[in-house]
Amino acid sequence: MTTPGTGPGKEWILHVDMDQFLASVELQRHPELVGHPVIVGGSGDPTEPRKVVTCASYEARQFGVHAGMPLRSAARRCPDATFLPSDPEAYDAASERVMGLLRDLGHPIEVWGWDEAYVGARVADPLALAHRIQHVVAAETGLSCSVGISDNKQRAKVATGFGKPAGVHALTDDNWMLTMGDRPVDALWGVGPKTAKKLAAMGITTVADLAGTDAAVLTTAFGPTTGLWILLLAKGGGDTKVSAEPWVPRSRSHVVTFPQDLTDRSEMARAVADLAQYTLAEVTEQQRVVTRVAVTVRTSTFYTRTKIRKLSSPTTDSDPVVGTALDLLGQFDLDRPVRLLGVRLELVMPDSER
DNA sequence: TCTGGGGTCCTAGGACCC
DNA sequence: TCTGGGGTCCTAGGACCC
Repeated sequence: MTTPGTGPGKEWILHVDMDQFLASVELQRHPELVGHPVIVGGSGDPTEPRKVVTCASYEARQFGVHAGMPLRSAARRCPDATFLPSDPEAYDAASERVMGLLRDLGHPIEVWGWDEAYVGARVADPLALAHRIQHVVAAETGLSCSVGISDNKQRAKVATGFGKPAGVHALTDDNWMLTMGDRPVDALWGVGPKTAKKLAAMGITTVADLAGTDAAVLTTAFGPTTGLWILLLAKGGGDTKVSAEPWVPRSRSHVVTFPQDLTDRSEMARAVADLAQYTLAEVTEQQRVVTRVAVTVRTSTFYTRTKIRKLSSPTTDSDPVVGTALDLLGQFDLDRPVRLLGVRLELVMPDSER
């Protein structure tokens, strides 16, 4: 990647991840709760059904509470926790501040959601940069973050996990296999439970197993792209580019889980039309154009299906968008109570992004 | 413990054309 | 009449992530 002695250092990738981000933002507004379990999610009512934890503070995690857990389960596990409603605007604002500070460091940064970013930096001492990042973020916002150091995104992201909370950790070729070799394959970022299970059936359970597997075996089982990709991940490889270009979204979507299942078709139609209308308004506000419309239905049995259709021509008009959404809804059987409905609008990509 | 919401990317298979 | 292979477009579905 670099030739020793030709520059001030090699090209490093730092992964910055805010610690218990939403909970930390809330703790700033509620300093009296510092040190106590805090759970953010829904409207802040722990008895509310069909709502889940968005973020649990470290104290709450001690009780086994984690993101994605139903609020009622969280309340059972941790009855003394303080439940707070989710406040996206506050988190947006905090995120903007943090990302702004990272940008001011003078290195390209790639924002990865609310609470994460990659920093690409050609420096001699990445550890010093990591500490500077933590210091600046803490001094200016009062929020703490962890930093992973490596030379690609996936490995930097895994490194961050070893740094949490509020620490710094580096993973390089020197310590990758030593650290990761004996760990299960799903410790890799991008290998989930399904792939882990499929690999286990092939006798591959650890990162070292996977790294030592013949490429042909993996491409046969997972396809040419995915097969080679997970092999690369196991060997400690990954994306090496940090792009500071603003992200251009591919799609925009909304789903609603109803407090009570819908059985009335006209209510379903109204919900889909509203979702389509609302999503389209967001899209057109961003001067984007719709090319495909998708509708998702989840029944009371949690059976979930999506139907998608390309529009006869790209548009910003609500008639074809809403009409197509309703048409797609009509293609479902809808003979069971409906728990969730969703609309996704896929967008025309600018030439420069294709 | 009945299981949120917002995204991206990859693969498979059918239709259609040459 | 049947057979073949390649390429492209489209939808369905799976998998993963925060």
